[in-house]
Amino acid sequence: MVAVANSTAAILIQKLSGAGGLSDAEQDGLRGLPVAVRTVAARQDILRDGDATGSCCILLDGWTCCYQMLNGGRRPILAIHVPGDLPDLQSLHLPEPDFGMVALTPATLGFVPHAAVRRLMEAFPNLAAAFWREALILAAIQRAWMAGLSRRDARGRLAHLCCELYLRLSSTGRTDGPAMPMPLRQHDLADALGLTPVHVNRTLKDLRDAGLISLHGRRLEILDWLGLRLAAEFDDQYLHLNSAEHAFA
Amino acid sequence: MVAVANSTAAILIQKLSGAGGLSDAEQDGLRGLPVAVRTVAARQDILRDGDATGSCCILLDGWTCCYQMLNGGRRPILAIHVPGDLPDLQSLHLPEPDFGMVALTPATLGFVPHAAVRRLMEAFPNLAAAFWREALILAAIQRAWMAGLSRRDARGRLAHLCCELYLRLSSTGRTDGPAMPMPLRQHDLADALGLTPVHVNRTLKDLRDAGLISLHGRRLEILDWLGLRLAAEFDDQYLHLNSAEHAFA
DNA sequence: CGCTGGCTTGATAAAGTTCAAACGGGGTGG
DNA sequence: CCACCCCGTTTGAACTTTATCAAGCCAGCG
Repeated sequence: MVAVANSTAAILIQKLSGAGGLSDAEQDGLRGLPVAVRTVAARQDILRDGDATGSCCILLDGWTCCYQMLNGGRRPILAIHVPGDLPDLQSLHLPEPDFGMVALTPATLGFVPHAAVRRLMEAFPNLAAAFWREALILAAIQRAWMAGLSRRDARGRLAHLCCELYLRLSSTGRTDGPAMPMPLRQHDLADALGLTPVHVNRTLKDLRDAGLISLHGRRLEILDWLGLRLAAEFDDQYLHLNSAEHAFA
Repeated sequence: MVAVANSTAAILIQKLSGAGGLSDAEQDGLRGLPVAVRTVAARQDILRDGDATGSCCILLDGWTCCYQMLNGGRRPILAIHVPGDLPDLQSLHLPEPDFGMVALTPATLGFVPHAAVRRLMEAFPNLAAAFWREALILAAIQRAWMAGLSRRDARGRLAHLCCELYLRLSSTGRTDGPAMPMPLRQHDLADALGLTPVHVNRTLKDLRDAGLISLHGRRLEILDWLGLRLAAEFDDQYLHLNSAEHAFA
């Protein structure tokens, strides 16, 4: 366990800098956090439902997701995380997680002990607010998913997820023009969208045939942003992105 | 706007007392909060999507819910709140709500200015943690709903909601043995469960015929707790209730 | 070159939706 | 006090979306 490495600190500082930015002291506080960096292979569990860890993590590289296991092998995916996300801030105050977390790609995570985070938050109310803000944005994303699961059809859900992931990824500079990596297999998409893999396949074909996206070899390209937004009834406000800078803005 | 009235303080203190309880200073801090109490009629909007309020609220009496409006009159319900809940802590750090909030029954709410809450949280880290905890429990409830919307059928979703609401209400002492008030109309249930009202009706009949519940005149009685839990695959851990005391425990 | 994991397609079934109509009960006005 | 009305509930029948089951395909890799 070493003090946050340069790159890690940079990611954390970028993530937590809101409109006002962070003071030097706050940035130093973040740089001083003890962190254990861990690399996991794709499909490997990071956190299992029920085991308390004593630290919370920041996703430094790769994608992860949270899921819940139900009887019969059903495995709803509750959240997808991209680099910079803080997926389990909740462990700070609810030590027993009600979900599991698994890597969707090879991933690198930084684990910071709860005690250190708590100290930091008490010393810097502004940082505490920034952490809150991150947690609340993830909750807002959850709400958007709920609304989709509840009241959108397969097409709308899939289109919405594409829009969301594109913008979230774009804000970390990991898109490539209108294209982005798409590590989720159709089976994962199905678990995230509340559909069957077969139906995801058909719905993807539907969006492809409509000229909205193309998806080949783990690469998703958005061919018609406006059309996709329309199909998704997508409004990016809930993501609370600092910069609305992306290829279509 | 007056200092928190006795009953309001009591509700807040009860809600925020975790395992360790609260110190006298912390309790006094809560009692000193300025609060504007407001009563709203059933079906009346409390918060409209997009309007910032500058204060966050505690539900003192009655039921409310949060929803999102989509095109075509679709109105997914994202959360149901019962007395004692703090439905919009998120407004502290994300001033523009991404949802609306409406009363399901005549309801009484206390509104506390953000500034006062922030001061309190900075002065008492223990209270800050308690507020966090509440917000995180509501997020856990959201996750449970998501899992249901994603991977449970109508019967499982409805049964799960009954279990959840019964326990949440029970923890506030508002159940009556195996029975509880059930102010949601079938139309509301449909919006909460991602179904049509017609199908909710049929699913209710299904649970009734199975001898699990009875529902008449806004009163829900649980006839077979074990059977209902089984139908719902219900595990109450995610609710993080202090006391597991209820009629069936 | 043959396996394996994931993708694609087809046929059939089930769960849930839609449309439509009737029912019921509590509250109001005549 | 009765009749009516309104809102929510209940039921029926036809229809759509999505699930299920099953087989074939394709590409990367040992």
